[in-house]
Amino acid sequence: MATLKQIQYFQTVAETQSIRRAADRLAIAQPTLSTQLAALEKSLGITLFERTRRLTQLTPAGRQLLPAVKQVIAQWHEMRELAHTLSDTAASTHRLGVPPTLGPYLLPNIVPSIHQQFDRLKLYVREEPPSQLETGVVEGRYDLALVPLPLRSDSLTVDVLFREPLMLVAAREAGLAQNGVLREQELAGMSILGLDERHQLHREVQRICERTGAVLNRDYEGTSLDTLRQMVVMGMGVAFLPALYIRSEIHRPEELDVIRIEGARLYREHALVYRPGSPVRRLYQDLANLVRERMANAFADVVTPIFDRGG
Amino acid sequence: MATLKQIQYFQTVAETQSIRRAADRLAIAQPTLSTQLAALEKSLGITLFERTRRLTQLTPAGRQLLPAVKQVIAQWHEMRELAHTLSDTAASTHRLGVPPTLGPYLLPNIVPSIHQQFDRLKLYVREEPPSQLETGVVEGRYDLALVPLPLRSDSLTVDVLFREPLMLVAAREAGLAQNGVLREQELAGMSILGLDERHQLHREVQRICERTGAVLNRDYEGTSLDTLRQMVVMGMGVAFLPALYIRSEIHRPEELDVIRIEGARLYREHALVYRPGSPVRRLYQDLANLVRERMANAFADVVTPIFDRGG
DNA sequence: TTTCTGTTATAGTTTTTGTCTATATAGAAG
DNA sequence: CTTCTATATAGACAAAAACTATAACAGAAA
Repeated sequence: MATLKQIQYFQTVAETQSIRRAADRLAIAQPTLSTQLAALEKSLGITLFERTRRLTQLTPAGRQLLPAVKQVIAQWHEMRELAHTLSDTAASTHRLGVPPTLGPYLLPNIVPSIHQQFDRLKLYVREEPPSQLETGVVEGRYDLALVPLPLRSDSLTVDVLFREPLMLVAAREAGLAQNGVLREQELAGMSILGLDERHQLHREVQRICERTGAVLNRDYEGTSLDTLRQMVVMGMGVAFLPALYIRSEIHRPEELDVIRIEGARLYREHALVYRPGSPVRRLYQDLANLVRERMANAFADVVTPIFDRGG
Repeated sequence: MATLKQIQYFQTVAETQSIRRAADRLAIAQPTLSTQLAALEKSLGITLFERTRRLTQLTPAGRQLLPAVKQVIAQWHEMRELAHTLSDTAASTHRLGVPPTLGPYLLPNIVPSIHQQFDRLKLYVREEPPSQLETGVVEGRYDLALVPLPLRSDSLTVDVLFREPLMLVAAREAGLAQNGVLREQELAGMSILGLDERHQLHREVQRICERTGAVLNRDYEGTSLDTLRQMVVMGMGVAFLPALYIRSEIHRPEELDVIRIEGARLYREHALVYRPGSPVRRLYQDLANLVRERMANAFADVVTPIFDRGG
């Protein structure tokens, strides 16, 4: 079987037109080169060189094979160069999964920071429901994912990132907003609009309703945060929406009231997860820290970064 | 240094997502594959796989390196295929040199036969003066050449091909042609037009003139057989032209007389030459025979093939 | 001619490395 | 907790790629 070394030898002999000079340039002994050349010729079934005392030159067949040989070597060098580039772990493309209720409202705020700190790192981002993200990471379809806590699987490494409040959103006409705050008890009996049950947010809101006595309206369920907002605007009820969504998408306060619920633990928690065996987990930890810091610096009024737990 | 074997191993593991299965498919032991993979990773400075008990999958860096690796392997296969094709010696392109006073008038008659017998052989043909053809073959710029005898160098193998008469050509008005034949003595004093001295034919005609007492007109020399013919047509004198040229190019007998000289050895001899060390000399001998046979079969009235001498 | 020089080929040896078997180790599943 | 399965490690062995020394040979020089 022809080896890369052998075809490099071939190329050098073709260039120098001499086995002796080629051996010098390759820093090997001349007999070694003669032997390897003979082995290559045998394995290819071709006489590549016409050896005379004066010079060693290509046969017609060898001459025509040379470009193909150069191609192989060129591709090989290209591969090595790429490998060298990739040897910086932060120079690869990593597959990141995000939930649809978080990704579009968080990523625009942190991706620039990521590219600033890891200038050669690339992210391939896909949206999916959190449960599929989890299995996606376990099965290797993703390298890492943003998911809400708690996780189903316990085979993943979890870096908790931050706590994101859920705010009550009501149409302005409803007149619910007394200086933007309601007490928990006032939620009792209220009809709450939620997302359909494939979303993690459905369960989170359900839990809140159970605790506060509010009633989750299951007749009409939104398929996205945007439709949910539209339903609120149209007076179909009130809804709990994540703080990052509100910050990102609700720019017309004249239509909607955003109300904080006093005393209640109304929030969800997001984490970055990845396989414990990932050879680049250090990089992912760095990414997690970067997200926390970015949240602490620019979004302290919206979310609460969590530095202690997780890992 | 990454070897071809190693990158093939890499590809197989990436495909099977398992070192064990890849080892089976490659028909090697699993530890062998583990160590070779580790060696490859070390030499590239990249962790290519994330090894877990369940499955062995690519890291982000490995995933991005894979296409480059496939390229290398693909190019390598292509090279081997080409080598296989070329292993038939008659499947290569051979560089053939021809003199301008022979090539255009001989090759059209033999190239079809060559392609018939050696259907995958290709000829790259260039025209040059015979002396340059000779050194061209010695120095390796040509693989083989058609040259007139005698040769200057004695370091080449010579396969004599055939003898080509030189015929006297005169304008019709000159009225020289008594039934198309002249005796040698009648040449004495005649003014002969020739090619310039860079052509071998110049010397050949010069020799003939010395022997017969004809006078070589050096005031006007042709630069090609065609100009020489035109000079004859225009009544500037008579000229010796090779039989194959006449057969090929002179189609208007009303303008020119073609005259055979009785008793004189007026001919030139052509040979096929190549380096004695050429690994494909057998093929060249076959080609020489093919030319002789073709001449014997279809041009016996024009030239005399020579089977005995040479080699 | 003979000798000298420079080039490639061959022989024999050593070193390297690829491969094997046997076994350790560690998750995942029962 | 044990068993199963996958990969890693250790040590032995074999293949092959390297070296040194030398032969063979052509061309140039004496």
